[in-house]
Amino acid sequence: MHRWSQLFIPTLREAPADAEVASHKLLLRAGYVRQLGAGIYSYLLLGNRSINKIVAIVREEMDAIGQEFLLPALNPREIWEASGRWSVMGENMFRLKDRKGADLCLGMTHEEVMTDIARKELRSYKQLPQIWYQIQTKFRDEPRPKAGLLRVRQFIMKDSYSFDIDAAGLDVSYDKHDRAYRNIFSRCGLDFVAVEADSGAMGGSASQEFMVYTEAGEDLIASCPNCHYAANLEKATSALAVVTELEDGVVEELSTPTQRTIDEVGAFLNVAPVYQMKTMAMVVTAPDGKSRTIVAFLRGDHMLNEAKLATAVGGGELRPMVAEEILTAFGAPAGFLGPIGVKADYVILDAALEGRKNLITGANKEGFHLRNVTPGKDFKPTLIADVRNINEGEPCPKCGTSLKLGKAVEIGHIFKLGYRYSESMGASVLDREGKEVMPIMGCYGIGIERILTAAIEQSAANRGVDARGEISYAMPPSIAPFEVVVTVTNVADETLRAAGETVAQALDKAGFDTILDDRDERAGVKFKDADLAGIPFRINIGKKLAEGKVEFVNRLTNESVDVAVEEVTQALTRVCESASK
RNA sequence: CGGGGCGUAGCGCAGUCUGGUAGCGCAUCUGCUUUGGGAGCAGAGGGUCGGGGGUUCGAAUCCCUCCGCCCCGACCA
Repeated sequence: MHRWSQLFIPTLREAPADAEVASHKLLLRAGYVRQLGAGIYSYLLLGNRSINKIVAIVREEMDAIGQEFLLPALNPREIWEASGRWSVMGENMFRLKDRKGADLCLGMTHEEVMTDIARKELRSYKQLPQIWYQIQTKFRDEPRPKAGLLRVRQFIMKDSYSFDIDAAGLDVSYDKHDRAYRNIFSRCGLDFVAVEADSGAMGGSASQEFMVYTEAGEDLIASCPNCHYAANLEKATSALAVVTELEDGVVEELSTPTQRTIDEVGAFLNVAPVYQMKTMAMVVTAPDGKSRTIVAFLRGDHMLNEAKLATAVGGGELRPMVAEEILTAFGAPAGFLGPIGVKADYVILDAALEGRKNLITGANKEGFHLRNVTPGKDFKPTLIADVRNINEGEPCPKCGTSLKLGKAVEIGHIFKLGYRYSESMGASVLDREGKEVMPIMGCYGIGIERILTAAIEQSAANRGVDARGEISYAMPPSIAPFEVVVTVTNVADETLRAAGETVAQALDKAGFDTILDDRDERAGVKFKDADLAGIPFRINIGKKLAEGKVEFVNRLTNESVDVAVEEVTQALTRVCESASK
């Protein structure tokens, strides 16, 4: 049992002006953390307690499938050269030299160190599979740390690595992580979705991100509330309703002297955006350094997704065409661009326009648009690809339910790596036939602090703001710094103080992580501080003690009931049991 | 790295335009009164005005320069 009067819990009446997102403000105001520099934080008592609880849950679930190691954060250059990532990581890697001038770096992830152990130690297929994990500090020199603990330069990560003899084995290791992660996040009280992720530059075969919807998040995801479909916006698709086409006719020019945008043209010609085709003119600079022009055609009410477009043309950096480039490609200025007669390296038709006909689009002639343009007949795209953003409410591609679209924060990622590191770093074992084969790897990460921030953001978002515009939250009991606070409303009253002591001792004995607020403060101050700390349950020892009762406040539900002093422990046990169901 | 903003007491801010030797609220400390949602009264302490340089009789204020922090973008196994 802890006594508030003896702890250092520096709460702030006002949030520092630097803090913008809810979790950042609350973490500072509640005295969970203090900032040392951009993206560098100290965890004080409350923050550390929550983090330790999250770590304990992670450790328990991970121990069920793997073995815990602890690797060095300080890495020599050589292993990073071996994997080829000394240069790939660029400025995101913190680098330093030792007294002899040798290059070192601070680990931002640990494929290299783990693979180094594997290559030195693993000799036989009989030693596989292995799942090795650690809970350790990572360092990343982020271009822009932000949003409190959400994007920082030093953070704690649970990272694990699997080594299997073949792809089927990797599937098993991957699925074990999938299940362990779901257990971990559920136990931490998070509402999460698992989304298919882009395997990206790592070149792996499968990858899944675990996301929590929050406005503070940096990713946009779409998910189905009904089935399990969920995807990053860069991959998300939807089942669009079939459009009843406009009447057939021949391609003809329409005078649209000053109408440039979809809305202007639509209003002028009295056609909805779904019958229009918009033109996006881009230039891609491919990884080989060559620039190529792209024109992409999308339905009038659709938005281009640059990541999808970049993928469609084989990767590279995209930028919009400038005015001169547009004139060269189309012979007309922006606002009147269309597909007929266009000159570009790529002419891309968005998949949503495949099979459509009789569309309104630009004439490539200033002051004119065309009608009755049919893709495939009137112009031939070089490529048909899904290059658009889906919109909130569009039907799920799997089951047709309206999709939920929103910002989210990534709390975990599981990834089938393949042979990238085994190969580059030279890890191999002998198989059943005595032949040398490379183990196939997977890597799996969880951001510990992000679980904390996501839990706060989630609770704050659910609660909204009160009449005075104040944000509030309550921590899930499993990861709260304390599960229950016993608030003695007036310590000057010896009866109340003694009762608080008794109740707190009883709760502590029953196994609840208990704090007794025995400070000589007014009741209001203690209530505010307990709320700020996010403690989910509070027992108020006050005037009703005369009738043998205390007040039991459940901040998760905002309910408050009077219970007999001797029944407090049972009441809390009951609430916790029903909450965990 | 591009754009924007900020830096004055622990926190929130005013003062900067128009130069004259630093102020308000909260917090802190002492005393008394209070004790169920950030109490009241009385008193007290606390400042390299981000650093350096310059202009000036005089700089928080004007000029130069560096640093730090926040936001948007770019970037992000």
